[in-house]
Amino acid sequence: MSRVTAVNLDEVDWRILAILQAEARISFKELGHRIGLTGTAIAERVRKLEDEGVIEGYNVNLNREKLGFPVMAFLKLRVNAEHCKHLREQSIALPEVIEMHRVVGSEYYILKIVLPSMQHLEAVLEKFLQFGAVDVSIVLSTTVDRKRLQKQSSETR
Amino acid sequence: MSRVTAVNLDEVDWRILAILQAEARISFKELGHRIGLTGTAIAERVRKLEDEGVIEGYNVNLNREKLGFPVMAFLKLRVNAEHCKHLREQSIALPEVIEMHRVVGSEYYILKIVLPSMQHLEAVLEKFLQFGAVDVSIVLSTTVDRKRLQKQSSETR
DNA sequence: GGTGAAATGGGAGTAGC
DNA sequence: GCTACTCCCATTTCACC
Repeated sequence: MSRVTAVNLDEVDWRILAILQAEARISFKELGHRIGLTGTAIAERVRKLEDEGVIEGYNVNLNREKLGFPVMAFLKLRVNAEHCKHLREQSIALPEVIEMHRVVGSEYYILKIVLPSMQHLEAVLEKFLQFGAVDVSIVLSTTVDRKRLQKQSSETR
Repeated sequence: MSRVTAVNLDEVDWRILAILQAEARISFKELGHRIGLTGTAIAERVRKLEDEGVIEGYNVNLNREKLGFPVMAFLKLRVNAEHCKHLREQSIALPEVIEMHRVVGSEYYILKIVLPSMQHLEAVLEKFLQFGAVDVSIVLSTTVDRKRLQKQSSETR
């Protein structure tokens, strides 16, 4: 198990990340203006964050409904050990599966899937039921999503 | 319940979105170069996608471990109706809760949380146990994350 | 570690087609 | 959708603090 040490960030780095989490296409000049530094200084800090691997990339935030995937669901799968490899391959290959996490309990997986309609759910479920038991939770509404990571106090709260 | 109609996108739009999902800070000129259009044409299409609400924003993709949140978990909560409002407020206020979804089953919620350490889990659980039963799934590893949304065939596969 | 200035190359935005 | 144009931004390099 690889141990990843946290990088030391100062207040300015956290402020940069807070803004980038909401407006990743902002110019360094504007970013510097908001924080009170020059664009040059900001550019250097951002490059450092990229080099250290704190920043892994930049994404666009898309509206699922408008792209034709109004249905979202979580699947919890209990999979026999011999099927794990196939489940991985299936999850990577299926465009419907946007997240897959192995969770505690020897052979449990949680998948997040998106679908054009409820009619598609049955077809996707069929693909996973061959591996083991599936517990389905269909999302009705989302209250919190992509909340920004922020500096937390170091105490155990 | 508001009904959101899917927007009609052509092949070029989907190719733009595919690239932006991976490299959101790319210049319009470079984006146009890869697709075979001019930067001006791309900029116009992107602005249209923003105006239509297909593109909701741009994010930076951060490394949780390096920011000091190596632990991730899913909570499934069964909450009494009178506690729903407090659960919402709690989830919005707590920086540890990065997603909250209401799922089928009259009073079920799924939360995704991130934590600096396992020691923090207990404190967070305490806050939710007052509302009802909590089922915890600690993430061991993530196989698929932020998979790109892509055009799917319209047939029920 | 930051500023400020100058120079370069390239991106963004606009107007006309 | 393209081209041509202008303006602004990013990047590098310098001296400086």
